[in-house]
Amino acid sequence: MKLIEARQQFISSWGAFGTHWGINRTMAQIHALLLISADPLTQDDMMEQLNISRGNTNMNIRELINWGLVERVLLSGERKEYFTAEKDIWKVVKRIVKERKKRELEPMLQLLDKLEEVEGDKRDKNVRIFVDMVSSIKKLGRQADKTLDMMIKAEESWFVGTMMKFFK
Amino acid sequence: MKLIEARQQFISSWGAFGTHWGINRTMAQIHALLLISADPLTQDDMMEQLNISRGNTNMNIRELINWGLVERVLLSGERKEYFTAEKDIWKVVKRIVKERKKRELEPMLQLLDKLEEVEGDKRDKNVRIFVDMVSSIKKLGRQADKTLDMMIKAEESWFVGTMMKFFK
DNA sequence: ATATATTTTCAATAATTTTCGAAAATTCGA
DNA sequence: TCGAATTTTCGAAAATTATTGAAAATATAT
Repeated sequence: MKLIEARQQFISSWGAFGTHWGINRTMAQIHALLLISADPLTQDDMMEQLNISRGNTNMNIRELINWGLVERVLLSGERKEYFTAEKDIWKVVKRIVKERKKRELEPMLQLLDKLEEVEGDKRDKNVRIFVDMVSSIKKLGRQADKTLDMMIKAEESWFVGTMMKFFK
Repeated sequence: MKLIEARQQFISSWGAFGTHWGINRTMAQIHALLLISADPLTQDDMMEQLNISRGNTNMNIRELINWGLVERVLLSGERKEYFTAEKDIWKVVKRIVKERKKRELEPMLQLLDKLEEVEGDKRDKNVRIFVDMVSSIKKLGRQADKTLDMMIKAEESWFVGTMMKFFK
């Protein structure tokens, strides 16, 4: 397979992959393109290589910056803005985990705290099953929260090395 | 907070939560409803409680069955079909992880295997960065795959207990 | 076998999300 | 300060995804 073709495939599957994870296709594709570009790119580079409009490009670059996955680069003597992606994939994963934890897991845990305090007679089967379900989800959620915190702090070598030994 | 209201909130946030994870709202809501229902429900029960159409209900129940999260229950003397959800939340998580691993992670790893074999001169910066990126994603992906396999096999007590000690 | 209850399908419609592209705003050099 | 280059915004259009509801299929009782 030629490089050109391989790059295309990488970009398009990264895009498809993203859509399974609540990330829109363009955002994932821009990210993919930057991941495999040796040098920083401009908006126009991306528009051209991905065949997308200026507005779309701009919006999704900014979103990637919000996620901490892409950053602006100033090239001396250039007027245009350049962008580059974090290439260390372990750092990328940690950033994504951190953001999603903050955006999704933490609010969910807060809600569960509230819901656990539902008023009602514990002899009512419906009350009991509700409280049990809420508290067991909460318990697992808190566990996941802690585990992810550790992962975020860990080094890749630690994860790959120690974790592997640990898991037989 | 009253039970009625708490249940409503649980269902609606579970639905919203699902949409961040590539699961459609109705499917997540049906699942939520079944999780907090003491007894099995019929399609009509769900239609009524969630205000959704028959077709939509039917379709999403079947999808939940495909995922292994819901099953049909035969109640003797009843003509209608009843449905119930797995209530052990650890089992639920494991099922979801297993399915998503199969549907998403494994195909991605297969693709990366192919892309790694791209032809081209290693002295070309673009070839080098592409191959490096693909192989480092692959490495991490394989690690995740193994880690998730272990998790799928593990007991909850093991996860919560040992894992916690391990993570300091 | 027929009537009735129940489930499933699927084409049409609705809702939502994504994308475009032109206009407005901003930046920067001269 | 002016004007060209560049970035950002945002309403409209397109694409995608979810939902409905009625008809068809299936199952069950009599």
